[in-house]
Amino acid sequence: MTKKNIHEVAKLAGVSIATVSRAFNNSKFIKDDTKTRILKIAEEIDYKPSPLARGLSTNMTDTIGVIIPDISGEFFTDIIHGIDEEAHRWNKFIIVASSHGQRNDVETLIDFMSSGRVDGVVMMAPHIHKEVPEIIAKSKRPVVLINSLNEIDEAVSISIDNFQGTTANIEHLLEHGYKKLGMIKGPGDNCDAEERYLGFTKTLEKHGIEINPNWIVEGDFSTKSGYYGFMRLMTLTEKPEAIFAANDMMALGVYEGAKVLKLKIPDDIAVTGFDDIYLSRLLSPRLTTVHAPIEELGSKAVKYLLKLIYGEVNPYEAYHEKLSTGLIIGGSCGCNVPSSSPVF
Amino acid sequence: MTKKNIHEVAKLAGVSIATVSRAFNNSKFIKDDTKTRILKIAEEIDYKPSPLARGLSTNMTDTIGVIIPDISGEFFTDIIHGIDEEAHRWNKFIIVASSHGQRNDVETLIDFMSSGRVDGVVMMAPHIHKEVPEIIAKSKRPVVLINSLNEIDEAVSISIDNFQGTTANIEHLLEHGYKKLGMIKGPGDNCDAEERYLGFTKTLEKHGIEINPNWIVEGDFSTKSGYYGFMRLMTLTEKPEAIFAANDMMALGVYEGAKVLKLKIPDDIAVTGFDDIYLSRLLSPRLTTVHAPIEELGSKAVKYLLKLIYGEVNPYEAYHEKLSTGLIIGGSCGCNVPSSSPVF
DNA sequence: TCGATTTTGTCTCTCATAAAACAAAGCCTT
DNA sequence: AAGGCTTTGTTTTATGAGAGACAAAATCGA
Repeated sequence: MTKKNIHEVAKLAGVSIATVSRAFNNSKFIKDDTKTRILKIAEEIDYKPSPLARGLSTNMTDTIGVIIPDISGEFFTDIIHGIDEEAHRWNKFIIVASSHGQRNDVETLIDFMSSGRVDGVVMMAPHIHKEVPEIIAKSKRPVVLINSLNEIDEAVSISIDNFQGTTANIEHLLEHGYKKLGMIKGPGDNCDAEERYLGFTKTLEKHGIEINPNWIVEGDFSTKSGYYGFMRLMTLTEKPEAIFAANDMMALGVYEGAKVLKLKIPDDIAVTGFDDIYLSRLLSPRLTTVHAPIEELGSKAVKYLLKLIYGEVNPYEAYHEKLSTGLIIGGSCGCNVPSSSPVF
Repeated sequence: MTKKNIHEVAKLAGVSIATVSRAFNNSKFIKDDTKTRILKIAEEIDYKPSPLARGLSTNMTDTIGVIIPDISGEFFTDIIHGIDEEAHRWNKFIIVASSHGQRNDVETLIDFMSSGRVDGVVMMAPHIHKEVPEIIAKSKRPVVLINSLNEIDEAVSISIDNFQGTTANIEHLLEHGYKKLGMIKGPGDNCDAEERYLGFTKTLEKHGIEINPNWIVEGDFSTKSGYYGFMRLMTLTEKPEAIFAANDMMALGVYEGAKVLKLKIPDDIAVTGFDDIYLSRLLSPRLTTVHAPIEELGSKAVKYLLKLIYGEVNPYEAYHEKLSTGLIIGGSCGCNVPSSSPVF
């Protein structure tokens, strides 16, 4: 079989390679007839322009880079899912790089940028790097950040409205009449963790509730750290009545801890979380948490990235979008909700 | 800033582009001195050979394609995770395409194959397609299948040993003395489902236990279908004593159903699953299930794919590997296991 | 049928690199 | 200093396509 390149198609169609190229590139200088004829012949011999060659020539690859701290866990999975769906809608491929601990997000970003492998990057770098804005500024490719950095920057970012979600969460606890609120924070260098913590303190301040520093412990968003954080809180002589875990995984750790200590949720201790992962629905009582539109986060990021790529928006203009959240009422806060309906 | 290409480096190093190329391509015809000098200069101006151009020239892209039916759900996530880890170990990128229902796996495969975007493909296509072997045979790129097809084929595949796992699972139920076993199958056109069903029937036959067709219902691996499958079984006048759900998600559906019907697991009805997803650990009692080494599946697939890519193994030789599984004993089968230890 | 307008072909350049053939140094050994 | 080996340069070809300039047809309207 002869190799399938543009010349082959040209020969078969009895036209020049220029015409074939025109057929494949939405040129106005070609008759509809010939265009469809050429495309049909290309289809027959199963010819498609080589993405590599095309990329070299046009500087476009139809590929979006995705940089994410980890690839496992429901949160990250959902993001990738959202990105993938949206990318597919626009016939883009996605190339995924998880930094996974050892690797450095920033390095991966630079790699992607300089490689010419991608037209743009969606990056989730919740760790606070100061180098990121520089790299983005220097790069010729657009970058959309997800749940990263705080407002003060020149980049493009789309995030969950952590502050609003936390406020709703805490105010709900206050409505229950709890006055002694504890929190299991996320890791200190994490943006989401930071904002959720801020939401917690500001809301309490707003309602004139005193914040007891002993009731605030730091976890790392893992179930394990939630468990140990809870255990630490429970050794205090004066214990909080309700605990806000900065994410659902840590709230799960609280459940595990309560099971071990034979404490009943919410009677002995109330708990709320953040994220609304699938798991939270299975806990008994169902976890009261904040629904974060995670897939939407991914899809919005891709949408805006494509606008940047196609020059529909000014790349030098900062853009920030915060996706609003909603409170999901379970039984863990003290509300009385029927728990026997099946979960799908 | 001048553009960073091979010429630029050559000029700065005072050598020809041929020498620069030699420096970057492990040529023997270059002095170590000059090589390191060139690489250092390249590093300084932050030059890296363009993957696109290199790909055009060498027909290698350092990228592995991953085709997977869906990108969400713990099972798929773990596979991607395993693939990603291994790929990163070898400095390969991965480009992910989920067929996600609408899309046709096979089409995506063809696309990848002909695009020159990838050096090879890891594909999970649990739906039984007869076209797949043809496409693989025609293609110039190697393909490793994951959990796909049955043994009778010429492809390369790596799979979970569904049969062995199921056998262990069912025999454990038999040891408990259950004689009336029911099963919630997976979808009919799915390889894993098929093999697990076969494991169920063969094991019962081997032990001379009669199979009651009424106790076998079909689900689609979703929690919901497990729920409804369970409900159907529970409407029978003669009910099974134990139910083997073909995956953990459907077993979860059984738990939900039992909750609604106020049946106690395992006293009123025993349940086992397959996969050992994280969730199964949180159920109470913990689900008895079969641990499938899912991440290993991904990493083994990549390892073998790389061997194929680098010609270390004969691409025309069929290769099949089955990864063995292990039974995880929870309380759902009737075993008495302490449940109060926390889960991480 | 003329002129205008489409539509196509030709040709060259460009993208960034690899690889091979061959020539020309440079260096070492004897 | 000659022969041989190592290293480097030069040049060409190839990869597969896009894009622009320009010329040559083909088609259309009047």
